Amino acid sequence: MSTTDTSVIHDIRDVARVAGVSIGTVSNVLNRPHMVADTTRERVEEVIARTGFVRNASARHLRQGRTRTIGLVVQDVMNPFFTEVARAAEDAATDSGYLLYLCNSAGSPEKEAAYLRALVEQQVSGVLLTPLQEIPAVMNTLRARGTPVVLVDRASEQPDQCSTAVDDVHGGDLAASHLLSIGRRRIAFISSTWSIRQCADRRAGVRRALRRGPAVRTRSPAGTGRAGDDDAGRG
Amino acid sequence: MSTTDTSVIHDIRDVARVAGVSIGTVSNVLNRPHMVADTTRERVEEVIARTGFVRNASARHLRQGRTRTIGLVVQDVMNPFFTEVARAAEDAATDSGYLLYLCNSAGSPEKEAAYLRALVEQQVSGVLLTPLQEIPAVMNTLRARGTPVVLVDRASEQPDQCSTAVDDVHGGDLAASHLLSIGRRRIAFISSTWSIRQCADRRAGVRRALRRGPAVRTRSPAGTGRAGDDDAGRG
DNA sequence: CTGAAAGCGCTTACAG
DNA sequence: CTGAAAGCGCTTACAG
Repeated sequence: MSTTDTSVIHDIRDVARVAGVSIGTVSNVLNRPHMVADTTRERVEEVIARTGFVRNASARHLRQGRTRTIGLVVQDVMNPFFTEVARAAEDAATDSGYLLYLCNSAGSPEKEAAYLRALVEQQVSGVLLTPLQEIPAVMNTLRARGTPVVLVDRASEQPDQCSTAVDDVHGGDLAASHLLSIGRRRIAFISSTWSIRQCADRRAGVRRALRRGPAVRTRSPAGTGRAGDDDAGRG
Repeated sequence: MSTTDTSVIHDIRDVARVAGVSIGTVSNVLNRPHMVADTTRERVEEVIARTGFVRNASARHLRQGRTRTIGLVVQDVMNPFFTEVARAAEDAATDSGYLLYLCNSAGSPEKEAAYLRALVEQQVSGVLLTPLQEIPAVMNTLRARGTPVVLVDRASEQPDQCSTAVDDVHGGDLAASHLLSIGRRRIAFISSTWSIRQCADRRAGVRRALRRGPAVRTRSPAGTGRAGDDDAGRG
Protein backbone atom coordinates (compact mmCIF):
# COMPACT_ATOMS: atom_id res chain seq x y z
CA MET A 1 0.00 0.00 0.00
CA SER A 2 1.70 3.15 -1.18
CA THR A 3 1.86 6.24 0.97
CA THR A 4 -0.03 8.20 -1.63
CA ASP A 5 -3.00 5.90 -1.27
CA THR A 6 -6.03 8.13 -1.49
CA SER A 7 -8.68 5.42 -1.82
CA VAL A 8 -11.96 6.30 -0.23
CA ILE A 9 -11.39 7.71 3.22
CA HIS A 10 -14.48 7.67 5.37
CA ASP A 11 -13.26 6.20 8.59
CA ILE A 12 -10.72 7.01 11.17
CA ARG A 13 -9.89 3.40 10.30
CA ASP A 14 -9.02 4.31 6.75
CA VAL A 15 -6.75 7.07 8.01
CA ALA A 16 -5.08 4.61 10.36
CA ARG A 17 -4.56 2.12 7.57
CA VAL A 18 -3.07 4.66 5.18
CA ALA A 19 -0.85 6.17 7.87
CA GLY A 20 0.15 2.74 9.09
CA VAL A 21 -0.89 3.24 12.70
CA SER A 22 -3.74 2.07 14.92
CA ILE A 23 -7.02 3.96 15.10
CA GLY A 24 -6.26 4.78 18.70
CA THR A 25 -3.23 6.69 17.57
CA VAL A 26 -5.21 8.62 14.98
CA SER A 27 -7.68 9.49 17.68
CA ASN A 28 -4.85 10.64 19.89
CA VAL A 29 -3.47 12.85 17.13
CA LEU A 30 -6.91 14.41 16.94
CA ASN A 31 -7.58 14.75 20.64
CA ARG A 32 -4.31 14.68 22.56
CA PRO A 33 -1.57 15.40 20.02
CA HIS A 34 0.98 15.92 22.77
CA MET A 35 0.82 12.24 23.59
CA VAL A 36 1.97 11.24 20.13
CA ALA A 37 5.57 11.12 18.88
CA ASP A 38 6.32 13.99 16.52
CA THR A 39 7.11 11.88 13.52
CA THR A 40 4.01 9.74 13.98
CA ARG A 41 1.86 12.78 14.51
CA GLU A 42 3.13 14.48 11.40
CA ARG A 43 2.55 11.42 9.30
CA VAL A 44 -1.03 11.09 10.50
CA GLU A 45 -1.67 14.81 10.09
CA GLU A 46 -0.38 14.63 6.54
CA VAL A 47 -2.80 11.84 5.71
CA ILE A 48 -5.69 13.68 7.31
CA ALA A 49 -4.90 16.87 5.40
CA ARG A 50 -4.38 15.09 2.11
CA THR A 51 -7.51 12.98 2.29
CA GLY A 52 -9.74 15.63 3.80
CA PHE A 53 -10.86 13.27 6.55
CA VAL A 54 -13.50 14.71 8.86
CA ARG A 55 -14.52 12.90 11.96
CA ASN A 56 -18.03 11.70 12.63
CA ALA A 57 -19.60 13.76 15.39
CA SER A 58 -22.41 11.26 15.98
CA ALA A 59 -19.90 8.57 16.91
CA ARG A 60 -17.80 10.99 18.87
CA HIS A 61 -20.73 12.34 20.86
CA LEU A 62 -22.16 8.91 21.51
CA ARG A 63 -18.89 7.80 22.96
CA GLN A 64 -18.20 10.98 24.88
CA GLY A 65 -21.71 11.38 26.19
CA ARG A 66 -21.95 15.03 25.26
CA THR A 67 -22.60 16.88 22.07
CA ARG A 68 -21.34 20.44 22.29
CA THR A 69 -24.57 21.73 20.86
CA ILE A 70 -27.14 23.99 22.42
CA GLY A 71 -30.73 24.68 21.55
CA LEU A 72 -32.38 28.07 21.25
CA VAL A 73 -36.16 28.08 21.32
CA VAL A 74 -37.70 31.45 20.54
CA GLN A 75 -41.24 32.60 19.94
CA ASP A 76 -40.45 34.28 16.65
CA VAL A 77 -37.09 34.75 14.97
CA MET A 78 -38.48 37.51 12.80
CA ASN A 79 -38.96 39.67 15.87
CA PRO A 80 -35.86 41.89 16.02
CA PHE A 81 -35.55 41.32 19.74
CA PHE A 82 -35.22 37.57 19.31
CA THR A 83 -33.10 37.94 16.22
CA GLU A 84 -30.61 39.80 18.32
CA VAL A 85 -30.80 37.15 21.00
CA ALA A 86 -30.23 34.46 18.37
CA ARG A 87 -27.30 36.29 16.91
CA ALA A 88 -25.64 36.82 20.28
CA ALA A 89 -26.33 33.26 21.40
CA GLU A 90 -24.88 31.88 18.20
CA ASP A 91 -21.81 34.06 18.63
CA ALA A 92 -21.21 32.92 22.17
CA ALA A 93 -21.80 29.30 21.24
CA THR A 94 -19.27 29.46 18.43
CA ASP A 95 -16.70 31.07 20.65
CA SER A 96 -16.88 28.03 22.88
CA GLY A 97 -16.94 25.51 20.08
CA TYR A 98 -20.64 24.82 20.27
CA LEU A 99 -23.20 24.67 17.50
CA LEU A 100 -26.64 26.19 17.87
CA TYR A 101 -30.02 24.68 16.97
CA LEU A 102 -32.51 27.33 15.97
CA CYS A 103 -36.06 26.50 16.98
CA ASN A 104 -39.01 28.71 16.26
CA SER A 105 -41.96 27.87 18.47
CA ALA A 106 -44.09 30.39 16.56
CA GLY A 107 -46.36 30.92 19.52
CA SER A 108 -47.43 27.28 19.62
CA PRO A 109 -47.05 25.42 22.92
CA GLU A 110 -47.19 22.16 20.97
CA LYS A 111 -44.28 23.16 18.78
CA GLU A 112 -42.42 24.39 21.82
CA ALA A 113 -42.85 21.06 23.57
CA ALA A 114 -41.92 19.14 20.44
CA TYR A 115 -38.76 21.15 20.06
CA LEU A 116 -37.76 20.68 23.66
CA ARG A 117 -38.24 16.96 23.23
CA ALA A 118 -36.21 16.93 20.04
CA LEU A 119 -33.43 18.84 21.74
CA VAL A 120 -33.32 16.31 24.53
CA GLU A 121 -33.05 13.55 21.93
CA GLN A 122 -30.16 15.43 20.37
CA GLN A 123 -28.52 15.36 23.79
CA VAL A 124 -27.92 19.09 23.71
CA SER A 125 -25.60 20.48 26.34
CA GLY A 126 -28.05 23.21 27.21
CA VAL A 127 -31.18 25.08 26.21
CA LEU A 128 -32.08 28.73 25.89
CA LEU A 129 -35.82 29.16 26.07
CA THR A 130 -38.29 31.98 25.70
CA PRO A 131 -41.28 30.30 27.29
CA LEU A 132 -44.69 31.02 25.81
CA GLN A 133 -46.97 30.84 28.81
CA GLU A 134 -46.69 28.19 31.41
CA ILE A 135 -43.35 26.52 31.77
CA PRO A 136 -43.95 23.43 29.64
CA ALA A 137 -44.17 19.98 31.17
CA VAL A 138 -41.20 18.73 29.16
CA MET A 139 -39.10 20.96 31.37
CA ASN A 140 -39.32 18.21 33.94
CA THR A 141 -37.60 15.84 31.58
CA LEU A 142 -34.81 18.32 31.02
CA ARG A 143 -34.58 18.87 34.73
CA ALA A 144 -34.47 15.15 35.40
CA ARG A 145 -31.69 14.71 32.89
CA GLY A 146 -29.76 17.59 34.31
CA THR A 147 -29.85 19.55 31.07
CA PRO A 148 -29.25 23.20 31.92
CA VAL A 149 -32.05 25.51 30.82
CA VAL A 150 -31.93 29.28 30.88
CA LEU A 151 -35.11 31.27 30.45
CA VAL A 152 -34.72 34.31 28.22
CA ASP A 153 -36.60 37.55 28.76
CA ARG A 154 -38.68 36.07 31.51
CA ALA A 155 -38.00 35.63 35.17
CA SER A 156 -38.95 32.32 36.68
CA GLU A 157 -41.14 31.55 39.65
CA GLN A 158 -39.02 28.54 40.48
CA PRO A 159 -36.11 29.60 42.63
CA ASP A 160 -33.70 27.10 41.06
CA GLN A 161 -34.50 28.11 37.50
CA CYS A 162 -31.93 30.29 35.77
CA SER A 163 -33.25 33.18 33.75
CA THR A 164 -32.24 36.43 32.19
CA ALA A 165 -34.66 39.29 31.87
CA VAL A 166 -34.76 43.03 31.54
CA ASP A 167 -35.96 44.93 34.59
CA ASP A 168 -38.74 46.74 32.79
CA VAL A 169 -40.06 48.39 35.94
CA HIS A 170 -36.69 50.01 36.32
CA GLY A 171 -36.73 50.95 32.63
CA GLY A 172 -40.04 52.74 32.95
CA ASP A 173 -38.84 54.45 36.10
CA LEU A 174 -35.67 55.57 34.36
CA ALA A 175 -37.55 57.02 31.41
CA ALA A 176 -40.05 58.93 33.52
CA SER A 177 -37.38 60.11 35.96
CA HIS A 178 -35.42 61.50 33.07
CA LEU A 179 -38.38 63.48 31.81
CA LEU A 180 -39.09 64.76 35.30
CA SER A 181 -35.45 65.73 35.75
CA ILE A 182 -35.50 67.93 32.66
CA GLY A 183 -38.55 69.69 33.92
CA ARG A 184 -41.39 67.91 32.14
CA ARG A 185 -44.57 67.66 34.17
CA ARG A 186 -47.26 66.45 31.76
CA ILE A 187 -46.05 63.05 30.67
CA ALA A 188 -47.78 60.69 28.26
CA PHE A 189 -47.10 56.98 28.17
CA ILE A 190 -47.73 55.20 24.91
CA SER A 191 -47.61 51.43 25.01
CA SER A 192 -49.21 48.19 23.90
CA THR A 193 -51.66 46.01 25.78
CA TRP A 194 -51.12 45.64 29.51
CA SER A 195 -51.40 41.90 29.19
CA ILE A 196 -47.85 41.94 27.90
CA ARG A 197 -45.79 41.78 31.03
CA GLN A 198 -43.05 44.04 29.71
CA CYS A 199 -45.55 46.80 29.00
CA ALA A 200 -47.29 46.52 32.33
CA ASP A 201 -43.96 46.55 34.13
CA ARG A 202 -42.83 49.70 32.36
CA ARG A 203 -46.07 51.39 33.28
CA ALA A 204 -45.52 50.40 36.89
CA GLY A 205 -42.06 51.92 36.72
CA VAL A 206 -43.36 55.12 35.20
CA ARG A 207 -45.98 55.37 37.93
CA ARG A 208 -43.41 54.80 40.60
CA ALA A 209 -41.28 57.60 39.23
CA LEU A 210 -44.24 59.94 39.02
CA ARG A 211 -45.27 59.16 42.59
CA ARG A 212 -41.76 59.87 43.76
CA GLY A 213 -41.70 63.10 41.81
CA PRO A 214 -38.68 65.02 40.54
CA ALA A 215 -35.61 64.34 42.61
CA VAL A 216 -33.35 67.31 42.04
CA ARG A 217 -34.27 70.39 40.04
CA THR A 218 -31.24 70.41 37.76
CA ARG A 219 -31.39 70.19 34.01
CA SER A 220 -29.30 67.76 32.11
CA PRO A 221 -28.34 68.58 28.54
CA ALA A 222 -30.85 67.45 25.96
CA GLY A 223 -30.20 64.03 24.55
CA THR A 224 -28.45 62.85 27.65
CA GLY A 225 -29.53 60.05 29.92
CA ARG A 226 -31.52 58.02 27.51
CA ALA A 227 -33.39 55.38 29.39
CA GLY A 228 -35.66 52.49 28.77
CA ASP A 229 -34.32 51.92 25.30
CA ASP A 230 -34.40 48.19 25.76
CA ASP A 231 -37.77 48.20 24.04
CA ALA A 232 -37.13 46.29 20.89
CA GLY A 233 -40.65 45.84 19.67
CA ARG A 234 -41.71 42.88 21.70
CA GLY A 235 -45.16 44.37 22.17
CA MET B 1 -39.09 -6.39 39.55
CA SER B 2 -42.48 -4.71 39.88
CA THR B 3 -44.17 -3.14 36.89
CA THR B 4 -44.11 0.23 38.57
CA ASP B 5 -40.33 0.17 38.61
CA THR B 6 -39.26 3.68 37.82
CA SER B 7 -35.59 3.37 38.67
CA VAL B 8 -33.32 5.46 36.53
CA ILE B 9 -34.30 5.09 32.89
CA HIS B 10 -31.58 6.24 30.53
CA ASP B 11 -31.35 3.43 28.06
CA ILE B 12 -33.59 1.70 25.66
CA ARG B 13 -32.20 -1.19 27.68
CA ASP B 14 -33.80 0.07 30.84
CA VAL B 15 -37.11 0.35 29.06
CA ALA B 16 -36.73 -3.19 27.75
CA ARG B 17 -35.93 -4.48 31.22
CA VAL B 18 -38.89 -2.76 32.85
CA ALA B 19 -41.27 -3.79 30.08
CA GLY B 20 -39.89 -7.32 30.09
CA VAL B 21 -38.98 -7.41 26.43
CA SER B 22 -35.81 -7.24 24.37
CA ILE B 23 -34.31 -3.94 23.28
CA GLY B 24 -35.01 -4.92 19.69
CA THR B 25 -38.69 -4.95 20.50
CA VAL B 26 -38.55 -1.56 22.16
CA SER B 27 -36.81 -0.26 19.06
CA ASN B 28 -39.52 -1.77 16.92
CA VAL B 29 -42.22 -0.12 18.99
CA LEU B 30 -40.44 3.15 18.34
CA ASN B 31 -39.72 2.66 14.65
CA ARG B 32 -42.09 0.10 13.19
CA PRO B 33 -44.94 -0.22 15.68
CA HIS B 34 -47.00 -2.23 13.19
CA MET B 35 -44.57 -5.12 13.52
CA VAL B 36 -45.28 -5.49 17.23
CA ALA B 37 -48.18 -7.32 18.83
CA ASP B 38 -50.75 -4.92 20.26
CA THR B 39 -50.43 -6.04 23.86
CA THR B 40 -46.64 -5.92 23.72
CA ARG B 41 -46.68 -2.53 22.07
CA GLU B 42 -49.04 -1.09 24.62
CA ARG B 43 -46.96 -2.36 27.47
CA VAL B 44 -43.81 -0.84 26.06
CA GLU B 45 -45.55 2.42 25.25
CA GLU B 46 -46.83 2.61 28.78
CA VAL B 47 -43.33 2.23 30.18
CA ILE B 48 -41.96 4.84 27.79
CA ALA B 49 -44.68 7.32 28.70
CA ARG B 50 -44.38 6.69 32.42
CA THR B 51 -40.61 6.94 32.57
CA GLY B 52 -40.27 9.77 30.09
CA PHE B 53 -37.68 7.85 28.10
CA VAL B 54 -36.20 9.80 25.19
CA ARG B 55 -33.98 8.12 22.69
CA ASN B 56 -30.42 9.10 22.06
CA ALA B 57 -30.10 10.74 18.67
CA SER B 58 -26.33 10.36 18.60
CA ALA B 59 -26.62 6.59 18.78
CA ARG B 60 -29.52 6.54 16.40
CA HIS B 61 -27.79 8.67 13.82
CA LEU B 62 -24.54 6.78 14.10
CA ARG B 63 -26.33 3.56 13.41
CA GLN B 64 -28.56 4.93 10.68
CA GLY B 65 -25.87 6.91 8.97
CA ARG B 66 -27.95 10.06 8.68
CA THR B 67 -28.88 12.78 11.09
CA ARG B 68 -31.99 14.62 9.90
CA THR B 69 -30.34 17.94 10.53
CA ILE B 70 -29.46 20.67 8.09
CA GLY B 71 -27.10 23.59 8.34
CA LEU B 72 -27.84 27.18 7.41
CA VAL B 73 -24.83 29.43 6.94
CA VAL B 74 -25.70 33.08 6.48
CA GLN B 75 -23.64 36.21 6.32
CA ASP B 76 -25.61 38.01 8.99
CA VAL B 77 -28.73 36.86 10.79
CA MET B 78 -29.49 40.41 11.86
CA ASN B 79 -30.08 41.38 8.25
CA PRO B 80 -33.86 41.12 7.74
CA PHE B 81 -33.37 39.38 4.43
CA PHE B 82 -31.46 36.53 6.03
CA THR B 83 -33.69 36.48 9.06
CA GLU B 84 -36.56 35.73 6.76
CA VAL B 85 -34.53 33.06 5.02
CA ALA B 86 -33.67 31.53 8.39
CA ARG B 87 -37.24 31.57 9.52
CA ALA B 88 -38.52 29.95 6.34
CA ALA B 89 -35.73 27.38 6.31
CA GLU B 90 -36.41 26.47 9.89
CA ASP B 91 -40.11 26.13 9.15
CA ALA B 92 -39.53 23.83 6.21
CA ALA B 93 -37.00 21.79 8.14
CA THR B 94 -39.40 21.27 11.02
CA ASP B 95 -42.19 20.24 8.70
CA SER B 96 -39.99 17.41 7.49
CA GLY B 97 -38.73 16.44 10.91
CA TYR B 98 -35.35 18.06 10.55
CA LEU B 99 -33.52 20.34 12.95
CA LEU B 100 -31.64 23.42 11.77
CA TYR B 101 -28.17 24.57 12.75
CA LEU B 102 -27.85 28.34 12.61
CA CYS B 103 -24.42 29.52 11.52
CA ASN B 104 -23.48 33.16 11.23
CA SER B 105 -20.39 33.62 9.09
CA ALA B 106 -20.40 37.33 9.90
CA GLY B 107 -18.60 38.19 6.70
CA SER B 108 -15.56 36.08 7.61
CA PRO B 109 -14.41 33.46 5.09
CA GLU B 110 -12.56 31.72 7.92
CA LYS B 111 -15.71 31.40 9.98
CA GLU B 112 -17.59 30.27 6.94
CA ALA B 113 -15.08 27.52 6.25
CA ALA B 114 -15.01 26.50 9.91
CA TYR B 115 -18.78 26.23 9.97
CA LEU B 116 -18.90 24.19 6.82
CA ARG B 117 -16.37 21.83 8.32
CA ALA B 118 -18.29 21.58 11.56
CA LEU B 119 -21.46 20.82 9.66
CA VAL B 120 -19.74 18.02 7.81
CA GLU B 121 -18.60 16.61 11.14
CA GLN B 122 -22.18 16.74 12.35
CA GLN B 123 -23.08 14.68 9.30
CA VAL B 124 -25.80 17.12 8.30
CA SER B 125 -28.19 15.94 5.62
CA GLY B 126 -27.77 19.17 3.70
CA VAL B 127 -26.51 22.72 3.76
CA LEU B 128 -28.00 26.08 2.85
CA LEU B 129 -25.25 28.57 2.15
CA THR B 130 -25.00 32.25 1.37
CA PRO B 131 -21.45 32.31 0.07
CA LEU B 132 -19.32 35.32 0.90
CA GLN B 133 -17.10 35.63 -2.12
CA GLU B 134 -15.46 32.70 -3.73
CA ILE B 135 -17.08 29.37 -3.21
CA PRO B 136 -14.99 28.07 -0.31
CA ALA B 137 -12.60 25.17 -0.74
CA VAL B 138 -14.44 23.09 1.86
CA MET B 139 -17.20 22.83 -0.68
CA ASN B 140 -15.12 20.12 -2.31
CA THR B 141 -15.32 18.07 0.85
CA LEU B 142 -19.07 18.42 0.90
CA ARG B 143 -19.22 17.55 -2.76
CA ALA B 144 -17.01 14.51 -2.25
CA ARG B 145 -19.23 13.30 0.56
CA GLY B 146 -22.32 13.85 -1.48
CA THR B 147 -23.77 16.35 0.97
CA PRO B 148 -26.33 18.44 -0.87
CA VAL B 149 -25.60 22.16 -0.82
CA VAL B 150 -27.92 24.88 -2.03
CA LEU B 151 -26.61 28.38 -2.56
CA VAL B 152 -28.96 31.07 -1.36
CA ASP B 153 -29.33 34.45 -3.03
CA ARG B 154 -26.51 33.74 -5.42
CA ALA B 155 -26.39 31.89 -8.70
CA SER B 156 -23.50 29.51 -9.18
CA GLU B 157 -20.99 29.33 -11.99
CA GLN B 158 -20.81 25.59 -11.63
CA PRO B 159 -23.55 23.98 -13.67
CA ASP B 160 -24.13 21.17 -11.18
CA GLN B 161 -24.47 23.49 -8.21
CA CYS B 162 -28.00 24.13 -6.97
CA SER B 163 -28.88 27.67 -6.08
CA THR B 164 -31.78 29.99 -5.51
CA ALA B 165 -31.56 33.64 -6.33
CA VAL B 166 -33.71 36.60 -7.19
CA ASP B 167 -33.52 37.79 -10.79
CA ASP B 168 -32.52 41.34 -9.93
CA VAL B 169 -32.05 42.37 -13.53
CA HIS B 170 -35.66 41.50 -14.07
CA GLY B 171 -36.59 43.36 -10.88
CA GLY B 172 -34.93 46.54 -12.07
CA ASP B 173 -36.54 46.16 -15.48
CA LEU B 174 -39.93 45.66 -13.89
CA ALA B 175 -39.60 48.77 -11.75
CA ALA B 176 -38.45 51.01 -14.58
CA SER B 177 -41.00 49.58 -16.98
CA HIS B 178 -43.71 50.39 -14.54
CA LEU B 179 -42.62 53.99 -14.24
CA LEU B 180 -42.42 54.30 -18.00
CA SER B 181 -45.84 52.76 -18.40
CA ILE B 182 -47.43 55.38 -16.18
CA GLY B 183 -45.84 58.11 -18.24
CA ARG B 184 -42.73 58.98 -16.25
CA ARG B 185 -39.81 60.05 -18.38
CA ARG B 186 -37.22 61.44 -15.98
CA ILE B 187 -36.34 58.50 -13.74
CA ALA B 188 -33.84 58.50 -10.90
CA PHE B 189 -32.27 55.31 -9.56
CA ILE B 190 -31.08 55.37 -5.99
CA SER B 191 -28.98 52.45 -4.87
CA SER B 192 -25.95 51.30 -2.96
CA THR B 193 -22.49 50.52 -4.28
CA TRP B 194 -22.29 48.77 -7.63
CA SER B 195 -19.91 46.24 -6.18
CA ILE B 196 -22.94 44.59 -4.64
CA ARG B 197 -24.15 42.30 -7.35
CA GLN B 198 -27.84 42.78 -6.55
CA CYS B 199 -27.50 46.55 -6.98
CA ALA B 200 -25.55 46.33 -10.21
CA ASP B 201 -28.05 43.84 -11.59
CA ARG B 202 -30.99 46.08 -10.81
CA ARG B 203 -29.27 48.96 -12.53
CA ALA B 204 -28.72 46.78 -15.57
CA GLY B 205 -32.39 45.95 -15.56
CA VAL B 206 -33.38 49.59 -15.26
CA ARG B 207 -31.12 50.47 -18.17
CA ARG B 208 -32.54 47.70 -20.26
CA ALA B 209 -36.04 48.98 -19.66
CA LEU B 210 -35.02 52.55 -20.48
CA ARG B 211 -33.34 51.46 -23.68
CA ARG B 212 -36.44 49.59 -24.68
CA GLY B 213 -38.58 52.59 -23.86
CA PRO B 214 -42.28 52.63 -22.99
CA ALA B 215 -44.08 49.67 -24.47
CA VAL B 216 -47.68 50.72 -24.69
CA ARG B 217 -48.97 54.21 -23.96
CA THR B 218 -51.68 53.14 -21.55
CA ARG B 219 -51.86 54.22 -17.97
CA SER B 220 -52.36 51.73 -15.24
CA PRO B 221 -54.07 52.86 -12.05
CA ALA B 222 -51.71 54.24 -9.43
CA GLY B 223 -50.42 51.71 -6.95
CA THR B 224 -50.78 48.84 -9.36
CA GLY B 225 -48.04 46.69 -10.70
CA ARG B 226 -45.56 47.09 -7.92
CA ALA B 227 -42.28 45.66 -8.98
CA GLY B 228 -38.84 45.02 -7.63
CA ASP B 229 -40.04 44.90 -4.05
CA ASP B 230 -37.75 42.02 -3.27
CA ASP B 231 -35.25 44.53 -2.00
CA ALA B 232 -34.92 43.66 1.66
CA GLY B 233 -32.00 45.82 2.54
CA ARG B 234 -29.18 43.60 1.45
CA GLY B 235 -27.24 46.60 0.21
C1' DC C 1 -44.15 -11.74 16.51
C1' DT C 2 -39.78 -11.71 19.31
C1' DG C 3 -34.89 -12.10 20.67
C1' DA C 4 -29.83 -12.46 20.06
C1' DA C 5 -26.19 -10.44 17.80
C1' DA C 6 -23.60 -7.53 14.81
C1' DG C 7 -22.07 -3.12 13.90
C1' DC C 8 -22.41 2.17 13.14
C1' DG C 9 -17.29 5.29 14.13
C1' DC C 10 -15.40 6.94 17.53
C1' DT C 11 -12.63 7.55 22.57
C1' DT C 12 -10.43 5.89 26.46
C1' DA C 13 -8.53 3.31 30.04
C1' DC C 14 -5.24 -0.38 30.05
C1' DA C 15 -1.21 -3.21 28.79
C1' DG C 16 3.01 -3.51 26.90
C1' DC D 1 4.76 6.14 22.87
C1' DT D 2 1.56 2.71 20.67
C1' DG D 3 -1.97 -0.92 20.02
C1' DA D 4 -5.84 -4.02 21.23
C1' DA D 5 -10.18 -4.02 23.12
C1' DA D 6 -14.29 -2.50 25.33
C1' DG D 7 -18.23 0.15 24.98
C1' DC D 8 -21.18 4.51 24.07
C1' DG D 9 -27.02 3.46 22.69
C1' DC D 10 -29.15 2.50 19.19
C1' DT D 11 -31.18 -0.23 14.52
C1' DT D 12 -31.57 -3.98 11.58
C1' DA D 13 -31.13 -8.14 9.19
C1' DC D 14 -31.54 -12.81 10.65
C1' DA D 15 -33.21 -16.94 13.13
C1' DG D 16 -36.59 -19.09 15.44
